Amino acid sequence: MRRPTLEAVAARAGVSRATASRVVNGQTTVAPHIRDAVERAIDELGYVPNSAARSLVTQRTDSIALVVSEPPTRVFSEDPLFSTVIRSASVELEAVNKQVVLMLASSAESHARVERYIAGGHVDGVMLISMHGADPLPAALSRLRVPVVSYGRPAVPVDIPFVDNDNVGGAEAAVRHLLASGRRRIATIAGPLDMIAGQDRLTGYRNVLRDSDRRSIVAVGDFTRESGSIAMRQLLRDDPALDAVFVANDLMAVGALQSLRQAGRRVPEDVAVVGFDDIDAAKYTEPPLTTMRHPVMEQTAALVRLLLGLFSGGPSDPVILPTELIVRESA
Amino acid sequence: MRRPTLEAVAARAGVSRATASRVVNGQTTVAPHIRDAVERAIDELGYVPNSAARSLVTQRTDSIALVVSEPPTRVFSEDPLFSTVIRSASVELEAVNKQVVLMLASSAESHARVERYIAGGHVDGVMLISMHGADPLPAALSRLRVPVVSYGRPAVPVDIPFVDNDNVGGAEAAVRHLLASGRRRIATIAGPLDMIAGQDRLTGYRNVLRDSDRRSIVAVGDFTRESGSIAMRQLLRDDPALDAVFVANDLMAVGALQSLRQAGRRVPEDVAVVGFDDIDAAKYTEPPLTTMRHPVMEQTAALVRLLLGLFSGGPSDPVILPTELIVRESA
DNA sequence: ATCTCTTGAGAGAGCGCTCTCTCCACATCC
DNA sequence: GGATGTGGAGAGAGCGCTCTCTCAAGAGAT
Repeated sequence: MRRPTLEAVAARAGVSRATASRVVNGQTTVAPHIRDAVERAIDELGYVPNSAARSLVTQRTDSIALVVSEPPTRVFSEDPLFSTVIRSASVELEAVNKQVVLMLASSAESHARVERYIAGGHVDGVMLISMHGADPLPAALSRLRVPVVSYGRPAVPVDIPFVDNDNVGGAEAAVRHLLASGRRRIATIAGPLDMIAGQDRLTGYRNVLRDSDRRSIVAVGDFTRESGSIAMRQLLRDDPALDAVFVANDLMAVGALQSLRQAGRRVPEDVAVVGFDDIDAAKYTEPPLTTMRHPVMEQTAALVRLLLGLFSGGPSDPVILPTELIVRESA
Repeated sequence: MRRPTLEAVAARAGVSRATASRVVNGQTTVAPHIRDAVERAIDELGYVPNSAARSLVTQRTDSIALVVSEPPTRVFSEDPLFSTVIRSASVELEAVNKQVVLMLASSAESHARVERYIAGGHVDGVMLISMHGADPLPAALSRLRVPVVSYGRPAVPVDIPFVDNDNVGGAEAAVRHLLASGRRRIATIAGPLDMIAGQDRLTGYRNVLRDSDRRSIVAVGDFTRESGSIAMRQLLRDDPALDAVFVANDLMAVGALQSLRQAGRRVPEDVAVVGFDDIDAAKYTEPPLTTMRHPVMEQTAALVRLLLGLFSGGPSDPVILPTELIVRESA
């Protein structure tokens, strides 16, 4: 009652195993009538190649590890970024017949597990989502002889091709938008500074304020809604006269809006708010959130292309995608 | 420069391949000093077992398919349910050393792909997330000789063990809460009726209204924010005097709140709103959303246990988990 | 001192597939 | 007609591992 093997198919079709294999793998050097016979046998027996046997000899697995290296606090906060990346990566990879092996590497022990797994040659390549500077995984994986690409520029300088959006430029555009609409005291809620996106978006904010001779007013959050809420309260204490705030991601912006509301500030009349990411929820805040959109799905698609390219000796240059200001009501 | 094999380990440790295998697999019938020698060789060579070779002979793969069978519209809407399930399933499965192979089965062709893959014996078991009645996948997978469990009761009657929450009871509790707070005209925004959760939550709503001799006022959404917004507008047209609404999930409730705001209704003074799911965003709506919580992570953990149990001939009885009313400000 | 029993280790047969090598048959050319 | 070339099919050697079977050696029983 076990699954039919290639041997069985060959026997039924009256050919050798090698010929059956040729048909299965679409080689052209098989006479049409023999091909038909084999295909009929395959259908009748419901034959499906055994991938273990196949990859044992080919040394390929046709699967890609999607490694999400983030502490649980962040992964389980409902940041839609992760799910969007995971889903679009899945779609893209399935389109080219690669399996997606999802690995969460949140703790030190799971790091070891991931490393062992990747080193074990279970996958042909790795897509890494790791955003914390302290993360040893990018460096560790780059040492293995498996192609690795990263979603977002790795926080430590390491030789891994990546796809990222223009965080600095996006933040600059956001702050310039606030300036252009006449805001004078522009604060920011920065993301965690051990993350590239946190750093770069703060840099962009500072660049513009410096160029226009304004003082920067900074509070630091950790990209969660809750931290945005807390940071906003702190900013209001630090500078009650602020009239605008650039929040380094939308999730924190949602929290910030809540704190502003609780403090009795009207948005955008008293305080203008610009977020970053353009998550779905940004359309549903009160008021709807002005934000910087970056194309997560295109970014993921580019990442997949980058990885597949590496398999065939393609280029390993980083890809930087532009961001776009989406003006809604909050600024 | 290729990866070391068990043969190499054995040679280095001066033992046979069989003995090295015993050590790798933790068998106890190996003398301590020999075990040490083998382990040293493993360390020195950086040996990692080749899983393809292993599963070729053991007929196990130690990986589990997580099949998400939903149309892209829903999967890519930012419903946090999916990501929470995916993530907690990952965590649970990794804890028992199973790999997670993520498969999105949104189109007919990807259905075929998934079926072929599962039939191909690439995985030891399947966790299925499929909620649409028209979905042929549950039935198809249940016919294969691979253990399958389902997150949520399958919409078509099919012999697959599942874990679900008490949708009917939860909806009843929500509506009873509205009644108890003195609301008279209680409407509902139902989920799609081809989904069990949509059906059951509507049933719960109707049960309570029937028992208290009230008229039901129903609009149907599709569990997205947008549809909640539209459905709410329609309800207000149908019955401008309604004073409460039970929304079948939080995402739609967020949309409904927006429509209520735009229509100038105060929540909860004019209209009370109760949602379902207790997603993270429910805490951040204006006002914060009263909702039915169901423990997604526990549910997922139970699902993993159910599947692992099947491997060892455990019970295949459905597991139904209770829901809990979380009272915030919207009702 | 001989026999049985247990423990520990090795030999070797596969698991199901791919792929090189070999060979055969037939067409083509001088 | 014989030498050469070419397309199509088979034989068979592994890929790296597990696991049964076998056997050696020492412990214990008679």
